[in-house]
Amino acid sequence: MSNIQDVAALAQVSTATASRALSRPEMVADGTRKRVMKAAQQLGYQPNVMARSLRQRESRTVGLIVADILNPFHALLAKGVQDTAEQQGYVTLLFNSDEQPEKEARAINTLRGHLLQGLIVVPTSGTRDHLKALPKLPVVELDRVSGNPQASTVTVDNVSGARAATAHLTGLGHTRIGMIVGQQNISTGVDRYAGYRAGLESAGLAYDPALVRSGHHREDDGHRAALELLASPDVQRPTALFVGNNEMTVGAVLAARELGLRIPEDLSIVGFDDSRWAQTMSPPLTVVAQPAYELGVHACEQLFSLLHGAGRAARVQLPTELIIRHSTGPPPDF
Amino acid sequence: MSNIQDVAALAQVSTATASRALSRPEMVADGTRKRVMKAAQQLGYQPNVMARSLRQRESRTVGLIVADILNPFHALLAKGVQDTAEQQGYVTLLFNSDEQPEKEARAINTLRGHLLQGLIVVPTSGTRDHLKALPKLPVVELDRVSGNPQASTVTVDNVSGARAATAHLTGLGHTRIGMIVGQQNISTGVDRYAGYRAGLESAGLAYDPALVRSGHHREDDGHRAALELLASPDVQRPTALFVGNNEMTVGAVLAARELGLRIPEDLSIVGFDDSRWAQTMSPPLTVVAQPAYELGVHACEQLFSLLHGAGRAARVQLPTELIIRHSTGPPPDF
DNA sequence: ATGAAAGCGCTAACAT
DNA sequence: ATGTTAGCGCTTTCAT
Repeated sequence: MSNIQDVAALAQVSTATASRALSRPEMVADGTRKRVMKAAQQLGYQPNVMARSLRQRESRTVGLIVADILNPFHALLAKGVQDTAEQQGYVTLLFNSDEQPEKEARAINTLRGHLLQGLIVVPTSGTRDHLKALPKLPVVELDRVSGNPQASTVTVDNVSGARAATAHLTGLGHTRIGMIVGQQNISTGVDRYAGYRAGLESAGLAYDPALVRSGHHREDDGHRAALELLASPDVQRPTALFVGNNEMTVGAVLAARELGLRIPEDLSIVGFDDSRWAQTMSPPLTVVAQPAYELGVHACEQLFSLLHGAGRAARVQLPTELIIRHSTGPPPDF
Repeated sequence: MSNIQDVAALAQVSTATASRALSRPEMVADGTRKRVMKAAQQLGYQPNVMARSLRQRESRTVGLIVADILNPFHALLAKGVQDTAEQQGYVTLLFNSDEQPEKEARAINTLRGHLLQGLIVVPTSGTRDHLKALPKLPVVELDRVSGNPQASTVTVDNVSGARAATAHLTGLGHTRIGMIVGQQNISTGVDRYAGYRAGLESAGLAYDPALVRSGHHREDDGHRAALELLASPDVQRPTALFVGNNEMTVGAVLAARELGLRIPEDLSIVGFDDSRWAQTMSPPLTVVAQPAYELGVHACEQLFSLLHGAGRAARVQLPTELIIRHSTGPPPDF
């Protein structure tokens, strides 16, 4: 590939002038600028970002670590981030933590070597520690918070979302409402659980720990948890289930089907996070929808404002929206 | 961040020795190696990849351009590629073309600046042209082929897959089988269409252009196309539909539902590409499944063998698998 | 407005 | 086995 020296030679100027013509056009005479441009054009010149980064000591690179790009929610986050970064001329280095702190640590190290200028991360339980190693780096935590007090965060109002879901269910007359909660060392897990309990309380319903099962975030966990919850005899079985994330909801729905439970006649289900799957399953699923793409966009914007020195750490919180479809209805009467 | 000079100083050696101790341990005395290691450890030293790439003139970076990370098939491709690249110590720069040749061209240019060592691309209609600008670059085309004769390709046997789908339908007794085909300037679109026609022919069925609609790849297109195809009066309406990709299949199923057609009693549907959605919709969808993750892995392996000079351009083709679920059955009798 | 020259951090000759 | 030095491609003083 041709370099700026080739361009300079072809345009009959020094490399300094060529460089200026390309990146600070106003500092160069009209005629020379045109010559340089033309030469660059002819040679198909593309600046070497390695060299530029090395010299300028900034890489125009942001790091992004999501849990798993195969999860549509995370894919949406990633696209929101990446589209926004691209508009600003930044490149995004994407990694999956697969919810494993060690993978996250490796990703962070790789990113360090690339002199990332900022990091957007969907934290795992290890994030807070890992970030201590890079105290000067602008960081935005996305979707979840690690507990690091000085990090910027962009999340959804999980407590309200979960409360709305629960209130919807109590409003329909349910009194035995189960929940499948996510990991309690992840903020969304605890917040949604808190919202559920708050919703119960608002409705004057007693909290019954027997109605709650926890899982990691995977479909399997949701399946197993639902099976346990729904295996009880009819009189004790919950008449409604609130599931803490999208993957586990799939498992729960499948479990209900296996048990021959009709939705919503025998069992109402509300999931957290919308998806195509939720929209097209039958019956269409009532969900707490999250503005996933916007979450990514906001995180990236927040990061850039940190990068440009404008504004300090902030905590952005976006609203959720309860979308009532057909997986919820009044409880069966005994 | 500390650099190799800091490490060298702390370990009381020259930078050359420090560098060797870190990347060619065998060239250095045991004692010094340990001192350097320890110093690096203490300082949390992470080599600056910009500087290293600049010097070595290789970036350990591969480019990956998929159509859209939001499409689960493409997310799976991406993860296969990225996991494999990571194992080899390469970083993946991921871009979405969103099926737009111009976006692809931009991505390629950005990648050029990053001195990518190889490119894996799910081609758009413009790829062949765009690649002419970088004749020396190892390229693997993934999922689709651009027509560039010297590119390596990793694809699925689309013709056989489509033929199997069609044969399944004819085997059930269908004689009026419609198809919603993808863009005919994309290889998967033409191959699946060819497979459909071959399947018809094997069964001794006449090809009827009135039973075919084309669309881009989007859900909307599938929806519109299915509406057109299914709006015909009962006697003419196809009794089965083969849809050329996952997104359009969603649209087609939704259209069938809107028209009150029962699946599979009134209409059988086969989709191309499996997905969670296909598995959990009701009835579960019969599909031509593709080994998406493996496709990504193979593409990356292929690229590395190109990179290491081993082997020339190759054309890897993986098999598809027809998964018969419950969206297909015998045609209704009139 | 332009050019000469230094230097970002690293590694690979080339000494010793 | 270790050190000295040059140079990857670029931008940015500092001169002119």
